[in-house]
Amino acid sequence: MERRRSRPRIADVAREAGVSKTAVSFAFNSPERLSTETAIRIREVAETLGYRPNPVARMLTQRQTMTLGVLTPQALAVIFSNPFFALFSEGVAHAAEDLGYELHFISPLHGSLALAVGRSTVDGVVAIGLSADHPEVGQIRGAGLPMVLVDSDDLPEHSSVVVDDEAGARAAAEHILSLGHRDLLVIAVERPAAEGPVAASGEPVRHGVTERRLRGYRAALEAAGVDLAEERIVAGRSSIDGGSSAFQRAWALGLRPTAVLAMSDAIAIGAMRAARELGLRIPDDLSVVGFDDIDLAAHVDPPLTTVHQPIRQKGADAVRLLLAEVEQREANRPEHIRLETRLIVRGSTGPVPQLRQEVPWVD
Amino acid sequence: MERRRSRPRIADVAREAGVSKTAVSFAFNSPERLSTETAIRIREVAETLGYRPNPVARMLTQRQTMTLGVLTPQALAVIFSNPFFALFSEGVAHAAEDLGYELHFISPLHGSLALAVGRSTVDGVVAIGLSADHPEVGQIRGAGLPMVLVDSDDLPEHSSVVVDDEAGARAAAEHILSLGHRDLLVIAVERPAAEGPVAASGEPVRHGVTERRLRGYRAALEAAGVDLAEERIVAGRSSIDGGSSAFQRAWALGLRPTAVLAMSDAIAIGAMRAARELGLRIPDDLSVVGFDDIDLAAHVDPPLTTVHQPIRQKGADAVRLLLAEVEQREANRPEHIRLETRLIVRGSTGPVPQLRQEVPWVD
DNA sequence: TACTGTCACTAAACCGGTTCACTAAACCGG
DNA sequence: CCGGTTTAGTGAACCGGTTTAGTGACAGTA
Repeated sequence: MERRRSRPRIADVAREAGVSKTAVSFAFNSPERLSTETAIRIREVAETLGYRPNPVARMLTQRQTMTLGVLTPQALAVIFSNPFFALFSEGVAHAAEDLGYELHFISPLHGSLALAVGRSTVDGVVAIGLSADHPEVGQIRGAGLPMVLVDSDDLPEHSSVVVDDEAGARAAAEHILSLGHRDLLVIAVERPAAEGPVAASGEPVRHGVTERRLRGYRAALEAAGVDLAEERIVAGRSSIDGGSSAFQRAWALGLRPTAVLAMSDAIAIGAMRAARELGLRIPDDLSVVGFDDIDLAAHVDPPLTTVHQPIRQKGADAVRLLLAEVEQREANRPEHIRLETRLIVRGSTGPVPQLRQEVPWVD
Repeated sequence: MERRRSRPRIADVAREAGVSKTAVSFAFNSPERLSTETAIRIREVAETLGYRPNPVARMLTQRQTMTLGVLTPQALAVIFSNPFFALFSEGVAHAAEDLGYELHFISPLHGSLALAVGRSTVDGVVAIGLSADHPEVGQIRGAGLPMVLVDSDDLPEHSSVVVDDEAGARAAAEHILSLGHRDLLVIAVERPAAEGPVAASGEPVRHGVTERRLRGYRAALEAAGVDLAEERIVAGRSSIDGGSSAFQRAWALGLRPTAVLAMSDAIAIGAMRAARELGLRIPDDLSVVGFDDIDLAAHVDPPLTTVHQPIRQKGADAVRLLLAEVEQREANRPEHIRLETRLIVRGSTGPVPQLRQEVPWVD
């Protein structure tokens, strides 16, 4: 029943060593201000007492936490099952570790992202996948916290990192068109209903990334004179299951595309699975193009044709920009980075089946 | 060049509203101690000033951070690329979120886990994959921080969660034996050289999980009278590439097993890939059994036969035990949970090729 | 009228460190 | 031996909140 022995404080060490609190603080943070013997003696006393400076108290006085926040609109549990996010985190983690910063994942607490933001103790925030009009973006800006936006729309006050989604999507669509496909199905990434603005129609408003990729698909299709009917665009959660059920839904609606443009690799892989279960061979009966180029993409059967984007680098660049802002007092001009994408052709795409239309090849 | 407007403090709100700091504090934390009008007025003033209570200061006075630490001996970047860890984190995150706790991943800072632990501000720690003799375990215990060990050896003072690795491994080996295989290759999970004790031989000492699974394999083999030579045990990093190169190495050494017992699914999938590149068909020429049953296991071709362990639940249970300790003052007895495993037979295992030996089937 | 109790609110101490302003002693050149 | 500089260290203020222990005003009772 003994009370948990509270850990020793700086005052305990000072008393035991017969010096002032200041001296103890010096012994740890600027030993050159003390004689060598005193510094060593204090350290020894601290050691035997098992003293560790309380990091919270230190944060308070220094007014910095040496911690960076990663802000995501989805629950952590969702996040970790998303390979795209894992790669992004890898990039963020690598850069943060190099620079001596800890990482804190901020995700909705009791369903409220605002609550989590208010409670978090970070020097700056990398926000991924939040649209610029997200209310928390305003909250953070109001708190005066440095922030870098990733995969969002550019906001003049904040640094940002994006990839050229539109060009990547265009390349994917052009590839498919060059193989003769005209009957297409687009599977978009759906934003969970819980977050973000909802249009008057009740449909969730498509967010930046989805919108940009769709523009890219459309640009290529229009240039080729191919029409993309709105009912040929379906949406699903960005997971294997999400892609699988989206394809099944489209099939049930009577759609019989010869090619699928998926907005993420997870969706593409799910679509391939569903297609196979429906008896389709890939790429003989159906071509599938993904987006992201996660590690898994090269390892599925057949290997997935997809649009590569430098996900790790996106994370690393975001941290770099964030720290530029965090570490200097002067207001420095926000920087906007746009990274390139490129199409990787693997085995999941092939010529349109049966009646090979003689069209001029674009690629 | 204007200095960043420092965010308002509680004193600013108090002055503006013409009340004491205490009243402002009450308005946020125990409004029932104030008259309704005063509380509302203070909140309004706070709102217009954009005041948010500083969470660091609050942590200091309350002496709790509402944050749980996840301690891993590997760099964050490594962690996030490991599907096993992703699942575990999912379980941890889910439970932590439910209970209103934030999550903080503690991994080596500048190569030092001790430094990271000293700097981290958490109410308790879930340590995964640390052997009980790891020096940081002692450090944390010394700091009086509640801790739960996962996949470690049981320590009487701390709660712990493990799975029955030995029984799972035994089931895997028995399955392989029942198919007639006698020429086996075991691919173990290697612990990075940087961490943990190293035996006098220079070989890293195998840690708990590896050791337990090996015992399970051996138990089954011995019961069947099959000898497992030491050179038929190789090790690799727990990743697809690690498994792939481990199998290639074994092959280069002249080993021609008919079955592989892999200690993780990632390794198993890598081994399958390497085997296929060497011209082997699975399961016709080579049977492969994994361990863990990550989501991917069911989706590779052929689907992987593996030992299922409840990874998410392991994370959730660890958090539950940790919070029992964190939230009550009384010293409560540490609890030790052992979760069950079970063999999932899919398509990556089949009868031994060519000369089907007539052996009594165990399964 | 005096006593008691409740209500609404406050001053000061405290959490555990860092840092600013200052001092006593030692050192140093002339 | 004197004035000035260094060295080694100290006390108090401070970071931004929470909490303890009261205080004054007012209402209700005897």
